Parts: sequence; structure tokens; C-alpha cells
Amino acid sequence: MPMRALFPVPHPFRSPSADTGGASPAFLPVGHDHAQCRRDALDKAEEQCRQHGARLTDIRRKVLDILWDDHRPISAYDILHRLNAQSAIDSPHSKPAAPPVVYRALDFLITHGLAHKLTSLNAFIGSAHPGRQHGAQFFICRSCHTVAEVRSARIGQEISAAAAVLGFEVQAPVVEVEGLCPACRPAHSAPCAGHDSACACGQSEP
Amino acid sequence: MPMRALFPVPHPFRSPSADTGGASPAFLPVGHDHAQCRRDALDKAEEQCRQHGARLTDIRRKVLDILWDDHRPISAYDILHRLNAQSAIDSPHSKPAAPPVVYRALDFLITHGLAHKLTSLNAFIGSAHPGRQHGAQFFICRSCHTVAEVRSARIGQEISAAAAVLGFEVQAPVVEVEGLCPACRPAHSAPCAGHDSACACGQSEP
DNA sequence: GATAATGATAATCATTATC
DNA sequence: GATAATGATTATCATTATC
Repeated sequence: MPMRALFPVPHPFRSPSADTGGASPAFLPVGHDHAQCRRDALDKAEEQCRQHGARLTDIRRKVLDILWDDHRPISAYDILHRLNAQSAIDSPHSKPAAPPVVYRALDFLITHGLAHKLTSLNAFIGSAHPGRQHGAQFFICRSCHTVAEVRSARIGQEISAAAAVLGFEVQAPVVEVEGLCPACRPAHSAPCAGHDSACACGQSEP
Repeated sequence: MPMRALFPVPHPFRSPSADTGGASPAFLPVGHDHAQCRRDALDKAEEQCRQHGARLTDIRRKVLDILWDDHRPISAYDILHRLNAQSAIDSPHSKPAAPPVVYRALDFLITHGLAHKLTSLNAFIGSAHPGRQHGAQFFICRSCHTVAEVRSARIGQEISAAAAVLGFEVQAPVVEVEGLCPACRPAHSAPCAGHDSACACGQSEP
């Protein structure tokens, strides 16, 4: 169970996201205007915060900006490194920030629906649906590390249904699916056969 | 995003698990014969390993046994502590084991389908379905920390369906749902209303 | 002898507590 | 905001058991 490095690979695709009923395309090609993505995200964040009387401070904005460097998740430490690298340039004599700076900013962003934590990676990503904290599912490419944020009503419904049978009250569903995005996927690999139908899986068992 | 302590609370319920099509009860009352649970788990593990030519060594067996102390997840460090506490009794002059000992044992157990990692908790739990690694979903009680391991074919299917639309090849789906188990759930709380249908959620947004 | 398992040390990463 | 403690995980290397 070695945890792969987070960003060693060049990425042919990027991932905005899709707001979908049954699910719709969420992996977009590299060619898209990412500067626009970033600007949109920042603008919406300003808007969000204004509406809720929350303060998008300098640090919080910088962290959000770093999250939007691309559509791939980034670890708290990598955020810290980038933050410090930049501030070393901007103000050469300033002290480097410490981890709590980043975690506090991330807490704020997550609380306000501007970012998500991907628990299976210990990494963070900008929210494709600012303001909506719940009900998203993440599809994570093991090869290029691109993430698609999706909202499948049906997945949510089936989780609710299973919970209902258990008598369980759902508070925070985590759905993070690792696999291969269309670009990294070998031409046409066979779908899962051997396992039972509960297994949404492309792997063979040992 | 404070990470709550893992086991501070007494647990009125325990959770074997259910192998379900549409999902079936998986939270069992405290009264069940847990010694039997544990024996079954260990026996099946021996069986599994014999079949696959894998070696269930002393350390691995001990870790598995600790995982089966109850039906609640346990952190790698807590496993380490228990391991060392016991060995301090058994052989007073032995050196305490170091973290890699535990992680290696856990890797083995997970690889052979005898344990699961709950990524949202950084904790581990014995597998209710030895040998089957994929396709399980976990319902985690935030109050008593009991976990129900469930296999809902429908959840798996909907994840597959969403993946298909994306052109995504599923390799390792992670579904971990935090909430309240039947025992800890206040008499009858209202279901989620305000959010869209993708949100299997009992919470209000800020 | 080859392969796999263990022991020991330490580095790094992740997160939280405290002042 | 800064300092520091704790927890989680991985890397490395030497040693030992098992096939």
C-alpha cells in the first residue's frame, strides 16, 4: 500500500466538473482556458463570502488561488511550500509561514464550500460548486491525478437507501473513486467480471 | 475540521456486517457472542492464507486479533500500543515494536482481504468478508464509532454508471458514510430537505 | 541460495494544541 | 502568528527465518 507521490506525472487532461443528474462529462481537455477557470473561482468565492459576511482574507485568497493552479489535488504541505516560495519572492525578508496557517485557511475554505478535502489522498482541491458542501463524488485518476467532481443524484439516493435499511442517519458521505481517466485509460480495458455486482471495479483479485 | 478522538465513547451497539443486495441490517446489538466473531475471523483468516499460500505469521495474527477486539476501527498507533502493552506482559525484557511493524502487518492483512483501511478516519478494521477486497461500503457512527460494513450492489452499480459516463475506469471505490447509527440516533430526526437530490445528507448548510 | 519477514533507526508528512 | 507536540506513513538497511 505505498502512497504514490502526488504530482509526478504530466497531465493530458484537466477536470472542471459536472453538475449531473445521471452524471455527465467532467474530464475536460488540457486546451481549456484555465485562467478563466481560476478567475471564475476567485470571483465566485468573493461573491460567496460577501453574501455570508465571511472575510476572504489575503492568506485565504492566496491558498484558494493555489488550489486553482490546476484541477489536481494538492497536499497541505505543498500548499505551504508554494505559499512560502511566493512570499520569499514578494517580500524577501518575511518569515516563512507555518503549517497552521494553511490548515486554518483550508478549514475556512472548506467550511464555506470553496474547497474539498480528498480524504483518501490527504489532499485538497478547489470546489467546482462553491457553496455546496455535500453530495459530491470524486473520480480520481491514478495516473495523471486529475480529479472530476461530480454530482450523481443516483449515487446519493442509493447511499440514502442503504442507510435507511440500516436505520442510519447520513451526515457526511464520502465517495472517492480511484481509477483511470479517459485519457490515461488503455484503449479499451475489459470491465469487471469476476466479482459480485456490488463491486464497481476494474481489477482482478489476487 | 477537528479530528475527534477515536474511541472515547461507550458503544451500545456492535456491527458485524451484512452481505446485501439492496442492503440489510448490519448493526447488531451488544449482546452478540463476540468471542465467536473473533474466533470465526481468525479461523477464516487461517483458511484464506492456507489457500493462497500466504503466511499468517505471529505478528500478523496478533494484529488481526487486535482488530477484532471489537467492531470499531482502530488507528495504527493504537494497535502498536496494544501490541506493546501485551508484549511487555508476555516478555518483560523485549523491546517495544516500532510503527513499521504495524504498517507491514496491516498491508498484508489488507492485501489479503482480511482488513480494511477507513481512509476518512486513518483507522483500520477487520474485514467482515475475508477475501473480498472491493465493493464494500462503510457506515460509520460518529457517536459510538461502530462501523457497519455493507455491500450494496446498487451503490456499486451507480458508481459504475457515473464512471461509464465519464469514460472512467474504476479501480478502487471508496465509500465511507459518517452519521449516526440506529442506537445513537435521536428518536426520529428529520431527513435532509434543503439540498438537491444528490445530497444524502442530514445536515443543514451554514 | 533465494525469497520473504522482521528489527531498528530515522526522515518526512499531516494535523492539532498551546501560548 | 509562532512554537512545538503528536500522530501517520514511508524509506532504508541490517538481520534472520523459511522455502
